[in-house]
Amino acid sequence: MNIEIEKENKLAELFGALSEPNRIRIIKILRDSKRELNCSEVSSLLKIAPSTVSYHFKALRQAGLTKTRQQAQTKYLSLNVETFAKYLPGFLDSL
Amino acid sequence: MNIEIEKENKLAELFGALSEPNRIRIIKILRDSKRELNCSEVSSLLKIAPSTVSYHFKALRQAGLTKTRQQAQTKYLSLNVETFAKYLPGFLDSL
DNA sequence: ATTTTATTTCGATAAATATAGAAATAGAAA
DNA sequence: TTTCTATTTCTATATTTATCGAAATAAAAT
Repeated sequence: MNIEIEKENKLAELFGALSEPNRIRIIKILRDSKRELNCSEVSSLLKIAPSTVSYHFKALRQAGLTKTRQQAQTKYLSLNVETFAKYLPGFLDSL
Repeated sequence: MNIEIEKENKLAELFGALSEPNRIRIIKILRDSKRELNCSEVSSLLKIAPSTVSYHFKALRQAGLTKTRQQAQTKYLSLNVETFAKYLPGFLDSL
């Protein structure tokens, strides 16, 4: 299929994943803290239900904006910097 | 109110406006063509109804991503480069 | 003055989204 | 092995979104 259309669709998908303030905040905290975050920690920080955080985590992960490392029951989220570099170069610095 | 939160909300709003492939295409065409576009032209190019294009135009304009110049019945759309520069520096070049 | 052209608004609808609580899953700790 | 902790999935719901066609608006051209 057309590579242009692919990219437009991918960008729209990425922007969709970033079109919610709490998700912007998650990205920002990850960028600033230089460490991983887990679901319950974000739930406390942003004061939203764990199931909602899980939903946001999934959206970010499916878009390819984050990666997950599992340790026991806990899943640690970190930025997928490759995706930002490829599709949104400079964005993390401007955030 | 908190200036951080303001910016996060604004970014989420911008991303919301960009979270649809046809709107990405409109931005891209504007960037590439270096000229203004009107509703019926985009309707032909993207093969979507004029009323739908009008809806997209409104969304982009309300987010501050585009500007409109009216000449007679026709409204010409152009990029609001200030908004891109302020919130998404470098994005237009990477598009 | 009537018709054509460009856009917007309205009404309707189908799909997607954000949210929470409850239930399910899975591992850790006691 | 029972309990505690972390996350996900499910169910439900309210809101938003993208879309179209029809109607309304407004200016241009005839």
